[in-house]
Amino acid sequence: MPPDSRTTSPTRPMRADARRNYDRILAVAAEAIAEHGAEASLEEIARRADVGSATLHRHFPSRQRLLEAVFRDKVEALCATAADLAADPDPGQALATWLGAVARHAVSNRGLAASLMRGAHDGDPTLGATCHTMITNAGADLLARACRANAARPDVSIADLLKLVNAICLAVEREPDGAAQADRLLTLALTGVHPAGGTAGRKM
Amino acid sequence: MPPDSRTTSPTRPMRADARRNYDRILAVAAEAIAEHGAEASLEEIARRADVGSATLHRHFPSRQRLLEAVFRDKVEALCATAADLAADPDPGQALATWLGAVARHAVSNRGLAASLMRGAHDGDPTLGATCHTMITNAGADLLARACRANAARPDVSIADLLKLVNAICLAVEREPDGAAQADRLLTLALTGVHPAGGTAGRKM
DNA sequence: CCAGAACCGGAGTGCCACCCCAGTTAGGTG
DNA sequence: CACCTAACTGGGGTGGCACTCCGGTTCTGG
Repeated sequence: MPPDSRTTSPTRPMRADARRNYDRILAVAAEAIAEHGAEASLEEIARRADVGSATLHRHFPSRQRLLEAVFRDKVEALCATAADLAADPDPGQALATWLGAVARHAVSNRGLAASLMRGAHDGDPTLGATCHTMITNAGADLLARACRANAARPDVSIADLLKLVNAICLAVEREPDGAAQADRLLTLALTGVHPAGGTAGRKM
Repeated sequence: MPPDSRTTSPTRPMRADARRNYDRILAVAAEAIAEHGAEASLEEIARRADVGSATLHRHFPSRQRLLEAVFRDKVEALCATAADLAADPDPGQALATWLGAVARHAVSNRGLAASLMRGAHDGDPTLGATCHTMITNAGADLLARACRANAARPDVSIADLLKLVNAICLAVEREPDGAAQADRLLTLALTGVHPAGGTAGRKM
């Protein structure tokens, strides 16, 4: 979605210079976030993009907006992956594979997990389709299929599953071997701690 | 452990006024952290404790030190719980129960999860027994027992397990129904997504 | 009671997010 | 082409933060 359209469409296209600045900020922001994570300094992004800080704040009124813009294409890629996997003959593995892909994206793109997490319910109704809802919708389908194939418990929600994945990624994001750890923890979470499919409950 | 002793003990006890300030800062910090989480403003804590910011920084050279001091007794309680549970006839459930207790503490004491997480490897060798290592040691025993009883996979480490719990708590900490969510996610992670203990692997 | 060590806190530094407003520029119109 | 206006810009201001320096104050042992 180009940045010049609002949810109510009849808006004039951006002026050429404005769009130039917008694009430059976005490119620089991607670098900075990859380097310093979701808490990268906005001031420095503006500086590196040769732009006043006011300009950055005008184009992206909140940090969350900037993150969403930076990660939009990654999120779209994940949604596309989900669509592909919807045709997989093994719905259970398709779901697991997709969650693994989400995790891999999240650890290799610092800040993505934080962005998806924060976007959950930050109450910005002006933003129609946030990355968070896009991902949720994409995953809901895979989970439903896995459920029907009896490969997932019916009482688990896609929101919970994604929260789990994002939590893991957020936690290991700053560690050197983050990818390996994320993979290990995700596998653990999906298969449980019991050795060979025991079904012991938990008492509190 | 009283704050006037270092790992090498021959240190004079704190002066009375210094200890007074130390205690007041700690009390105020506990409130502030409960209210605003681990990122509470140190400046405001100093202000509320009627103390110059320099005094706060002298007593607690880093945010992590302050967090550790605030949560020390909670962590000791968890370690005691672990010791009790070591006698439980069902090692698998004992482990699960303890992890649940850790989670409950972490969601009801904002900042605890962050503190335990950050303490993992922040390279502060001057601090002998951090909360992180205390918890890890306490849990290692429970996990070893569960392992011996074939109630936990042998390839799972206590570090991973705690990382998982803390990640979950960190993620749901700011949500209104955090406790319920944490419990649900923890159960999910411990038992896996498969309906009745299936053992399907994951392909990436 | 008094010397000196321990301790205190205000003022200073440098970073940050975010806002205001006077000046500049793009781009449609005559 | 020149011009006019709305859109856009960015320097500088505000307020908050973590953290440090240093002259002054307060404990405490002898």
